[in-house]
Amino acid sequence: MDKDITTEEKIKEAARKIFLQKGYAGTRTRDIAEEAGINLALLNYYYRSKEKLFEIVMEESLFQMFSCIKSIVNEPSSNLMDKLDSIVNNYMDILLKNPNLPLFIMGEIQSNPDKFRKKIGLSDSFLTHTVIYKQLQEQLELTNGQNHPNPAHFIINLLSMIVFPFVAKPLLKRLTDMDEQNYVDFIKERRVLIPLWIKGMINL
Amino acid sequence: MDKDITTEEKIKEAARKIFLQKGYAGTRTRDIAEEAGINLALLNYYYRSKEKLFEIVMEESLFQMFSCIKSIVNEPSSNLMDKLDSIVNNYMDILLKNPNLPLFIMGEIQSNPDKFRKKIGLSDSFLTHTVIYKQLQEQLELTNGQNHPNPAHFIINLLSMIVFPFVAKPLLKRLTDMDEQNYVDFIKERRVLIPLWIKGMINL
DNA sequence: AATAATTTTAATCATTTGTTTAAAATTATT
DNA sequence: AATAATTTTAAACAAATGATTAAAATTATT
Repeated sequence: MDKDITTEEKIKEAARKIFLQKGYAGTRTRDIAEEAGINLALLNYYYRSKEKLFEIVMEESLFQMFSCIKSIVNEPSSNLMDKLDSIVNNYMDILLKNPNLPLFIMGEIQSNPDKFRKKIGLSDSFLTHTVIYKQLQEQLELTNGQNHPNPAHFIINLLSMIVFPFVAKPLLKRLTDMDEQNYVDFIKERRVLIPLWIKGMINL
Repeated sequence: MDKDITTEEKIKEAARKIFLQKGYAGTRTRDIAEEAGINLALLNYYYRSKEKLFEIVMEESLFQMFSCIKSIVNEPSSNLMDKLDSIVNNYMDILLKNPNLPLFIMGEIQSNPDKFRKKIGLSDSFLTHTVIYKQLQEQLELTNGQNHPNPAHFIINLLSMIVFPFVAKPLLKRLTDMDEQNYVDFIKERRVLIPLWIKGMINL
């Protein structure tokens, strides 16, 4: 089963699982060791400390969360509508596989804001300098004239509608009495719906 | 200044502040004591234990988060559009005063799912039995015919667009290079915009 | 004013938790 | 096969942390 996976990898996988669910402060090294099925001392043997291990998990999580959107958003050869589709599809894939990625990242940022100032691989005012931002602005001027809302609203709306159902998953399942299968199906419906809604908003 | 506030209240206020920022696991009773400017032992004197104090803060937080929507959503005398406006206005007021309320609640649920099964004061399939859900369904049938999306999508979209900018606040500020004032203004613009966007979606 | 009740404090305790150590077991090298 | 290097283990350590205690300080009651 996990015969071809090294101890080092087993530890990181276990750490990822527990860190993403419980956060840094809520995770005990003993829980990671147990989840990985290894002796507690091996965690420090391979990764020096809980914090070092956490930093690796966090770095990979930030990459999972932001690497794809960074390239899509600045692609000059695709138009606005294709970008919207791409973002939705890419995030849906990522988040269906890692449902608690967003809550993990944002929770850690909220508990330790200063620590993440540098770590997030997105420069100040990243968004306003992207291709998609400019394409959005042109489109808004075209249909709404000069007096249109800040284009950032529409990017936020896009991300909101994609990410929030994952952040609020337990609540959402409860509220609508869905089991896991219903929930996944519900999310998957949004893959086609969200781009339509956003396109509708832009041309409002 | 806080001469008319009791020690007991000072402790709870300090606890609320730190619990909401750091979560249960990330909060040390010593931090609460320091924030409240009291001796550590007084925390246990007034509240027995960290967990008891946390439960009080969490209960009040859940109430802040869900009490208003529970009444709005089942009001028979208002129509759909008025309900949408009310929800947006109410949440904007609550969240501008308590920006990290949503991340706190959802983070704690994610780290400890079973503990919250009962605590959330919303029964199974609460949403589908509300007045707003039925009003939404009627409206969707009116404009889209029988083959319309699940009405839950629109409630989720509404909540997404309201709540997500608070959950992702540090990221959003960073991405768009906004200071606190710009951020608040940006959020306030959404008070009028979100209802328009949702109404647009329904009539798509 | 004297006494009792309540509140606050400093010190300490007991447990949890991240980490280390030294020896044992295993694997690789000569 | 003998030796060296690496990996794993059990045990223990040290610091952090939630909680308690007993005395001191303050406030309320008689």
